[in-house]
Order: sequence, then structure tokens, then C-alpha cells
Amino acid sequence: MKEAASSYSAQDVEAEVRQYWDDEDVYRRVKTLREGATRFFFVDGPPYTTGHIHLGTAWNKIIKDAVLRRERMRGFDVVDRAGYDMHGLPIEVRVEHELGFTSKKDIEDYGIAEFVERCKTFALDHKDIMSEQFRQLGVWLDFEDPYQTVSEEFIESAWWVLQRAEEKGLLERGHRVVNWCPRCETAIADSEVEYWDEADPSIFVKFPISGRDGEFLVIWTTTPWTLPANVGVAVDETFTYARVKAVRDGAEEILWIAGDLVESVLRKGRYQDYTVLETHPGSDLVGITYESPLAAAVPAQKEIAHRVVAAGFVEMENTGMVHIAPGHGWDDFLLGIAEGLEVFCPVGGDGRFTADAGIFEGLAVRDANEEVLGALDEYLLAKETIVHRYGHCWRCKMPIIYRATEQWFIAIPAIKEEMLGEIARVAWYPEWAGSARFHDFVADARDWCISRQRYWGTPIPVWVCDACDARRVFGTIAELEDASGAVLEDPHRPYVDEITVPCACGGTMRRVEDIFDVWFDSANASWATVGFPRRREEFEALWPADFITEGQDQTRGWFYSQLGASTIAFDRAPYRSVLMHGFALDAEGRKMSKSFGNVVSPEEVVAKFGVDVLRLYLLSANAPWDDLKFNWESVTTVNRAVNILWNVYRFPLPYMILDGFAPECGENGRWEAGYVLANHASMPVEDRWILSRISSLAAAVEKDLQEYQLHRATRGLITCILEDISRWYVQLVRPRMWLEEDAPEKTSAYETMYYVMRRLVQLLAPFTPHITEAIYRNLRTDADPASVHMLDWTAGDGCLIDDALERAMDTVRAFDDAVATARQAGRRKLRWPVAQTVVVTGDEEVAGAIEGLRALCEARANSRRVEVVRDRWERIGWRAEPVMRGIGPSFGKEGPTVKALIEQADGNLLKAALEEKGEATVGEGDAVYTITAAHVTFEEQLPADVFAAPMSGNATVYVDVALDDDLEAEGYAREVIRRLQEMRRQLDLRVEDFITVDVSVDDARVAALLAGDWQDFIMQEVRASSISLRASGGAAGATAADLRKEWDVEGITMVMAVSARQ
RNA sequence: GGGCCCGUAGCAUAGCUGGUGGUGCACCCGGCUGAUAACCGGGAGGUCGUGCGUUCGAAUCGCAUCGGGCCCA
Repeated sequence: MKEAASSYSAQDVEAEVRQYWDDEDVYRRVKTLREGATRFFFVDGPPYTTGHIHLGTAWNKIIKDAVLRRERMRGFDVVDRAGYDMHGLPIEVRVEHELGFTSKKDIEDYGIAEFVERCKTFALDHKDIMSEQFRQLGVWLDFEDPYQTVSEEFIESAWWVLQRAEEKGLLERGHRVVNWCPRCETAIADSEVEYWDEADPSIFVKFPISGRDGEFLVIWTTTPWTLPANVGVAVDETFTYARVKAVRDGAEEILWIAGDLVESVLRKGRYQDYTVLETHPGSDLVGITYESPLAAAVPAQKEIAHRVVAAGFVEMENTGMVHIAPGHGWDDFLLGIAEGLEVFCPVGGDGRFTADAGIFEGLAVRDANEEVLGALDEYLLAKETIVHRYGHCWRCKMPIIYRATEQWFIAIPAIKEEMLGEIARVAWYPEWAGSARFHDFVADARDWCISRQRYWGTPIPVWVCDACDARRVFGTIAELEDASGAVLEDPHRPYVDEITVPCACGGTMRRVEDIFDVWFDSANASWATVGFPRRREEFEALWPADFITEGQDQTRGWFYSQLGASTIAFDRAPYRSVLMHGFALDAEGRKMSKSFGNVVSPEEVVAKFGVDVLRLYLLSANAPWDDLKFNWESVTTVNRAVNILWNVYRFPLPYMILDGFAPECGENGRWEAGYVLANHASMPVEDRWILSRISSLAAAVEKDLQEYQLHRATRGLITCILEDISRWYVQLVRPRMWLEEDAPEKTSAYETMYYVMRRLVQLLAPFTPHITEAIYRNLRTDADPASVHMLDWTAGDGCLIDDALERAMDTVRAFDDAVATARQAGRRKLRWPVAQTVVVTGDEEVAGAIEGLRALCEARANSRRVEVVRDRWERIGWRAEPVMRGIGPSFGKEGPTVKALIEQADGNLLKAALEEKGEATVGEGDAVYTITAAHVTFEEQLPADVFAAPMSGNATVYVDVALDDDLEAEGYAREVIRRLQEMRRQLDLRVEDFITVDVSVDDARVAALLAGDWQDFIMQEVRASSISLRASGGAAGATAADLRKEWDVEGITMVMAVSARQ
């Protein structure tokens, strides 16, 4: 054992520990230690390899690390392979940016091979940067060999699943409306769409009804550019629609508008007057045909048979009639299929109109809005601007469009019931994450569009014959190489695109150009992480995962994609238990974002307070599943707790070292808590108490962790350090630390303190791995495991738990508080002894606790005697209070005299007389009055020097602060001692050093009080080899002293001189 | 527009199987001090987001509404 630094420096401690872990390869050794034990299969949700980690990413990995460190301590051989998500559009966009590209054409001109190579380099570089950042957070995952979605092995696992989907008939190719980014020129998933407010035109348009001149259907839209693709109008069959004659500037026209909306629509169109001619249910309108108002501008529109159809999604808003363009809307598309409407989509992948769009050809769709409005001419009934939420590409932030395209889908609805059944079998923390949130999400799930028209991703392993259109899905690279006769060096584009396969029909099969949605990559993590399908043993032994944990955003992300892929492949969920955690927000509960400037980086916190404080803060601040509102003040508070842990740890070290203390060990030389387990029955009561507390704490921590109540576990630990160890046990045990002789009480104190620290670091190790390692390494015996992280987990020593003692000690602490309050009221400092302290209570448990722990109470209260009185303490007197309401009627104008007499009377005598005879007399001579209970009430009266304070638990504490010579002498002696100790400290003396002392007191009486026994007491307490204590004015004190100070002690000047003994 | 979660003193948080609202930090006053840029006691500070309802009684249950977050449309 070495002494510890006098103040905790996170930087020093953590750097040293990290150095030790590196030098000794501790992480590997911990893993080796558990090899061969029961496996615990954890799967890391792969962060995307772009940019740096933020507080949320840090929180995520810290939760994982805390859980896994504990599982290792519990004896499991933990599968802890880190993972990275490395394909996809975000990286493509970053690389495009670096190269100054603006379109897919730029990429193709540059060369797909070169482009993909740059994407790969980007992903690999950022993977390494992030691994280093995670390591800096003390995260022990396997970053040496992480699974990477770009690896051949991983790609193969995705292929294998797609082949299963094909076998089950779940893989579909179809013409669908998808979210389309016109800049990236690809379909993007619903989950890749970000919404924010955008200003758009809000227009009301007249569609001329066929064969009825001057009669129109009125529709509303915010996307004028979709009008060239209009093929129908939807109505609700049950709504009432009005046929209205409307007048504007003298001209009349007939308009169809939903009845309730006529007024508002016509006002927007600035019509001066109108008459409702007739009303009809929507069902009557179905089948009406109309012409496109853009027929002149878009020739293709002339060929389209426009008609009114019924739909369930129409709402009583705007005009109650919905413009239908199946090529540009999801609902429109489904309705179009159902109604046999044409799917017309005159927009290309670049977001520009094609030749089918007539005069609009070549225009980017959103830019074409103005042109369309112009072409509408008199058909435009009204135009406003609306600000509404509109979707944008998550990477390039361009507004998305909806576009009907050829895509690949997984038919999720076909396996939805199975997925819901699996959700119910998984253990969710919290429960509602699965039963409510995830369940509802999956219940609404639609087909999953898995294809993207991009370059950097897992290629979709589908080959289609250019002659007969037959298709083949390859599940492994070997299978593809077999069929093609070619060797695939790299499964990425463009290499894989070069592979052709002969078709049975004699034609040639070529790969479809698409790549997978990145979510389809990470969906395979649970089997790819153990090398499936190439290697099967691990998979069969381990899968599905025992535990995963990710943020609530992954409900629609990784929790979902994994469940989907796993249901396709194995008909079951890929995880047994899931902890869903919250989001890291700023102090105001707002999302951290660069544009708000409210981002707090993990590095910032680490630089100020260290990794352990960051970890303990993140884990204790709130429940894992609640959003975390980052708060610097709370971080400071946690920092304080960690500092106190350090202080508590270092407090006994100098004494232990001085005494050459070594904890009692087993025959193998390891510490096994042998001393306390064997001797606890005979140990001092405060030792037994703290041993019980630590054991109870361990049991509580265990229970909390079983439910992933990480915040409760960590808060329990922090509270124990602060309340039980620092504020109580250390205070109680302190005197025993400097007992000179080899006393059994001292051994007991050392063994207890040692036990407390050993158990504490064991329980804290998963959460604050550095400081616990530093403490453990200093405390461990040579035969003990080298690292705290090699220890076995503990749920506490049940045999040390003594509930009754814990309750009794709670009572003593309440007593301690009450004494302090009473002393404060009596203005008697704790340093000054008092003669008597009395606890008045009718509560036998309180009485028993005080009496059972009387010596402790006396020491804490600095009281010569502590007594319990069951009913009434005889020293509490009664003060008589006159009752004027009774005195007035009885004594008339003598009332004030009686009042004064009662106030002066001895309340105790008065009360006794009244209780005995029912009446009493006050006054003397001629003025004697007889009073009864009607004239007086009694209040408690404390003797002059007694002060009271209520104590929780039906008790009151009374402290008699009166001084006699002896008490006063001790008080002054303690005042002198405290100041001499302060001087020792200023001289920076070691605990074992002796001093010589000279004290001159500017008060002869006090100097006399201190002479004799008290002088010896002072010598002993301050470790003085000689002392000269006298009244000042006599011979001058020694002139030479290491330190001389003049003190004001309770108004008396004392000059003290201290020298270290040579 | 829908689903889920959160909303308690200046800040953070406990209580949420209904019975007079706790704790920590910060603040003010006092004390202690051989852990000492620690520690202890006391005090002040709350419309438990808002409204309505159920109940003898609601922070706690129900409905509505507002604000924040994640997700979906």
C-alpha cells in the first residue's frame, strides 16, 4: 500500500490506469480469464462511420460498457465485438463534397471504382478515429477486430438473407412510389426523410368537367408541379358536395366544392356572390370525367381519361376534393392501382420533367411550380402561400419528391404477425418500449423498399436474364462464382457488376444495378458478428443475442431492421432482451445541434472532470430510458462525490501504512473478507453497522441492475459513499485510527475500512473503471487478481446484514441531528462538552436504539451522559399562562391583577394544586385569588440552560448546556487542541511526528483550569513531547518556535508556539 | 394528423399499487475540522405544466389541453 495523492486528479489517475491497461494488456487478460465459461452474447449496434462521436454516442457505449463489465465480473465469457456501419449515402455525399461533385453523372465520369475506393478509405479512417474515441471513454469492446458492414463476410450475410426472402416469396420487384432525392438520384427510405418547415404555394384549381361548359371540380394542392401528372380526383362518398353558381366580376361559373367548405373557398377566390344550386353525396360524383387544365401545355394529358373516384383518405379540408397523381404520391398510387387509373410519371431520376411533360420538359420540378401556375391561367382559382412540414433528404437536405419507380421490396406485411409475436417474446427494458412503442410501429409497417440507385453499398445479389427475364438470387459469393465461372475479387460495385451468369434459356443474366438500403446491412449484425453464414458453430451455440441496447430512435431503425431480417431468415427475433435508452438533450431539453450552438462534446466533459465522472454522471443522472438533459451543475455534483470517494479511500492509508497493516488473507494469499466474516459478531458496533450497510447496498445494486435500473444502482452507491461512509462511518471510526497501541479496535477499524473499500470498488468497477482500478491496485494483496475487473461480482455478504442495527443507527443519526439543532439553539458549540442529554420518547424502538448505542450517542453528542426518559422528564417544568376569556368574567376589573399573578406564579406548584384539589390560590395577604382550570393553561418550561429539538420518530432531545469548571476546562482544552492541530497542519507535519508546545493564556482563571489533567490530555491529543502552559504576563515564552500564532479563543487571547521535536 | 415517453422549488431529481410533497446543488445563518479548495446543522424557497372529472381525499387514477423529446404520416 502506498499513500494516495492528497487530492484526486482524474487526469493523473486515469492516465496511469490506462497506461497500466495498455502495458499489461489487461482487457485481453480479463477476457482470457472468462474463457470457457458460459457465453454472454452481446451485439453492438454499429455507429455510422462519419464525423466524431457526440454525447449520445458516448452515453450509448458507456451503458454497454457498464453492463458488459458487470457480466464479465459475473463470470460470463462475453461476446463484445464492436461494429461499424460503413456503407451508404452519407459517406457518398461527403466524398462527393470533397470532389466537388453535384450529380451522379459526375461520379460516373470520375469512375465508379475510384469513387467507391474513396468511400471505403473514408469509412475505414473514420472507423479508426471513432474506435480511439470510444477507447478514451474506457469502453472495453473488441475494437481490434470489429465487424464491418463493408467486409466480404458481412456482405455475404446480407446476400444470404435476401436469398431466404426470395425462397419465401417475400422479395418483390415492383413499380412503386418512393421517396426520391432528386440530387442523389435515388430512392430513400422513409426513415431517411427529415421533415422541417418549407414555404410552398397553396393553390385552388378548377378542373373542367367534360361536356359541361363552365362547370368545374375544385381541387387544392401544395405541389403545382404534380398537376401535369394528374389523372383523377378523389372524393369521400359520404361527404356532401355542393354545386354552386359563383359570381366574380360579373362572370358566372358552376363550381363543385364540399358543402361545408364553399364559403371559405369562394372567399379565397374573391367571388362576390354565390348560390348553392344543389347538393349531392360524394357517391353521386364518382365517375364524372373531366379534362386537364394543362391539356394544352402537356399533350400527353389529352390521352388520359380523368375521372372522379372514391377514397377513404379524403378529409373535409380545403375543397374536400383531392387531386390524384399516382406517379407522385403513395396514397395516390395505391388508389390508382385499385381504381385502374394510369400511373403517369413525367419526371426523371434527376427531378426534371421528361418529354412527356410537354412544355415543362427539362425543368426541375420545384422550379416548375411558377411555370405551371402560369400555364393554369384562368383555371387557377386562388393562390396563397403555406408553411408546412416537408420532407428532405437526410444527407443532402434537398426537398424530396415522390416518384413512381421500379424498386425491390421485402413484403413485411406478410410476416407482420410473426414479427409481432416475436416482439412479445423479447424482454424489453422498459416494458413499454416493446409492448407499446415498437409493437405499434411494426403493426403499421409497410413493404420495406430495400433498393437504392447508388454506388457505395452492399450490392443487391439479384441477376436477371436479359433474354427471358428470369432472375436468380445468390446467397453466397461461392455460389455466384460457381454459376458464373468467374472470381469475385471485391463484392462491391463496380466489380460485382461485371459478373454475368449464363441463363438456362441461353441468355445472359446481369446484376440489377441497385445496392441495398444501409439498414439492410446492419440488420444482419447478430449473425454476421459471429461469422454466419460462413461459420456456423458460433452461431448455433450463441444466437440469438442475449442483450442489445440502443437509443429510442432505433425503434424504427436497428430494432426493426434486425427483427425483419431475422424473421425472414430464422423465424424468430435476433435478441432476447433489449434496453432502449433515451436521447441526450441540452439543459433546456432541446436537441443538441450545431446550429443552436448547444452541443456539449464528451471530450469537453472529460477534459474538465475525467472519464469516470462523465460515466457516473451519464449513468446516474436519470433512468436510461428517459431523455438525458445535460446539466453541468449535476456533473459537478458527481465530481464532488468521486472526490469524496477518493478522500475516503486515502483517509486510513497513512495509519495503515504506519502500522504495517495487511488484511487477513486466506491460505492462497488472497483477501477473502476472512477477518470480518469470522469476527463481525465481536466487532465494534459502528463496524458491524457499516459492514451491514455495504452488504445491503450490494444486494440493492444487484436488484437494480437486474432491471437495468442503472441510475438507481449508481445513485445508491453515491449515496452510500456520501452519507454512510464519509459523513458517518469515517467520523465515528476516526479516533480509533490514531490509537497508539496495537489495539483490537484499531485492527477492527482497519479490517472494516479495508472491507468497505474493497467491496465498494468491486461494485463501482463497471461504472467508474479507472478510479476503482487505481484504488484496487493499491489495496490488493500480491496474490489477488491483478485488476479490479478480474474480480467476481458480489451481491453482498448476506450474513453481515443486520437490519435491526441499521434501523437503530438511523435513530442515532436522527439523534445526532437533533443534538446539533438543540446545541445551536443553546449556542453551545459541539466542541464544548455538556453534562447531560435526554431523549424523551414513548417509542420503544427509539428508546432501545439510544440505550443500546449509548456510548456512541455520548460520543456524538459530546455529552457526559445520555439518558432516555419514557414519559416525562422531571426537569421540564410548567409555565402558567393566564386565560383571559375565563379570568375576565370571574374577576372583573381585578382581571389584570390576576393575570399578572398567574404569570408570576410557580407553574409547577399551581399545576400540582389544580390537579390535586381542582383549585389553587395566587397572591398574598389581602389580595389572594382562587383560580380554577378555567383561568389558566400550562406550557412546558425548560430550565434556563436546557434546549430542545424534535427528533424524527416521536422523540424530543433535550441538551443541558450549563457549564461547570470541569466542562469548561475540557471545552477550553479542546479549543486549544484544535488550534494546535491547525498549526501542525500548517507546519505540514506527518501524523507520527512529535512536537513541543508553548501556550500562554491571557486569563489566569482559564490557565488554571487547563493545568494538570487537561494539560496532559492536550499533550496526548496533539502528540506533544512537552508542553508549557501558563497565564501570560509571567516569563516570556520560548523565543524560538517553528510557528507562533496569536489566537482569540472565546474572547481570550492565547499565544501558541509549536516546534517539531528534533 | 397518429404512436410512445417526459413536464414536481432557481437547476437536477424521488415519490406515481391515491391519504397532509422528499433529496441533492445553488442561496442565507451557524457549527465542525489529525479526509480540509472536504464535512455537519438550521433556514428560506413548491399553483406537483394547465383545466375538468372520479373520490371523503389526487403529484399519484381518467379525460382534455399546453410545452419538450423520439418515431411515424
